[in-house]
Amino acid sequence: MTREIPRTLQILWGEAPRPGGRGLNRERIVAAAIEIADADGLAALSMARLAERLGSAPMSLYRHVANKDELLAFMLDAAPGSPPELPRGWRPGLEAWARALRDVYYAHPWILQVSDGRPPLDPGQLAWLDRGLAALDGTPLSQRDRFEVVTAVLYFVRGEAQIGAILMRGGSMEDYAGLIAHFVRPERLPALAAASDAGIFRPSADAAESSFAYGLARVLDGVSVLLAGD
Amino acid sequence: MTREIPRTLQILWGEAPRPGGRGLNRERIVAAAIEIADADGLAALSMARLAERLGSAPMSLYRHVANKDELLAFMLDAAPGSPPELPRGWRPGLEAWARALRDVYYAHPWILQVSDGRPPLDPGQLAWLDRGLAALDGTPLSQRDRFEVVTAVLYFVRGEAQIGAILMRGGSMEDYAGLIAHFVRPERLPALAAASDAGIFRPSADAAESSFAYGLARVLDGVSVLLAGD
DNA sequence: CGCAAAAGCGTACGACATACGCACCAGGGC
DNA sequence: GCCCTGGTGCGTATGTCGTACGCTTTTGCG
Repeated sequence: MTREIPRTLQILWGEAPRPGGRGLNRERIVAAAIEIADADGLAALSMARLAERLGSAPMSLYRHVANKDELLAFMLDAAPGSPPELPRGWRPGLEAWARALRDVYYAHPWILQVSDGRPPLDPGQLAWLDRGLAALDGTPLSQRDRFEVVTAVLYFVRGEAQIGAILMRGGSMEDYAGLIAHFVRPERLPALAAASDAGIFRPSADAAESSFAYGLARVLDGVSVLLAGD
Repeated sequence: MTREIPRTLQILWGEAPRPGGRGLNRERIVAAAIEIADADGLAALSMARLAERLGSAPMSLYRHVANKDELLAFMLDAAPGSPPELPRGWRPGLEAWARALRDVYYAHPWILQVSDGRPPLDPGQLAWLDRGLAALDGTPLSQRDRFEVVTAVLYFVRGEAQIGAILMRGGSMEDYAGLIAHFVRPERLPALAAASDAGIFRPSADAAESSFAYGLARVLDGVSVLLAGD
């Protein structure tokens, strides 16, 4: 029934004693790794570069981290920080939660590449999940309903953050609009051509923000239908 | 205004002539690469393994593919195939579209790792986007509304498929329920503890399917609010 | 002060993507 | 029949990566 508890998780939940080393330690390593990934992207994070930044030899890192996958798990736990306090009411609460989460993904775009959506087990990510569920306290929804709702919002935020983050990273939307217009012919892709002609892809200053607000409103509307129907 | 058109896209849209080689050609290479990624995961796809499967030398592949990134772009274009015909009516249409798309992700889970949500420009993915938009033909929604709606559904499908695919790949849900129950204490994560106590994470035969249906209904309810309010 | 355990690290290996340049082959013009 | 040209296949070699292994240095404790 209770099987082997993975070492990585025991460390994260404080069940394994912290190795009390000087100089190098897990926190410093993870913090430096996050800095590299934030600044130059996940691909730029190699054990060699990380060691260089820490002023140590590459192999020294392995005293504190079993392998690179474990390092990534630690980063995933640490990067999001603590979830914010939410305003009262399920809708303002979920909306604030969604926005805060989006900000996390904007600040650390690599999170979306590392966690392939694998259900999280570390305290850092579960704290956010807990906060999302808490936004629905006081509603008549069942536990299962609440979970599905939070999940749906989470997926939306992740999807939106993924393209938002890419657009912010220099991939200009202007190129995109132009390329779509160049390739899409009404006889092959009529609906898309109509969208393109209507200027959907034309860049605008607040495109990311208004898309986010709009889509989130749609999802939350769906939740309100659920609440009204009860 | 119109800047350089990337070589990869020119090939995909048929603007560059197909190199008429014998033996090796792009189609065979891409098909074999997809087979490897489907069977053994993206990590198992190396140029060396791919060449081995094709009975050629690794470097021969580079006559048909500029580099591995371009190979991945080709795979992303080819893997989804043609989108299905959709039933009439925006809601049945979007629902069928969402399910077909989920099936694509289940069949080729690596798609979600390769495309970081970067807006697609290849004909294969744009055909799916077009079909999703077409499901909303005949509704009073503006082009922008339609696009946002399809995007929201797309994000949900991607999120759901991501964890669904992982659960199918042997990561048993039983472990997850047990580990959550082991680590989550009500005083630290009360909402999550309540969810866990209610058995949310207990594995069930149709968990993936019912989550999908439920969440999708929520998102589509949001769309119906939009249509009703007009 | 002595010693065991822990921390740091140098070397080495196997996988990987891919630059470069040579060998082979087909087809077309003479 | 012969050569020449452009494309195709490939062998070699380079640099990067993660990390296994075992040695050396440091540290905390009795």
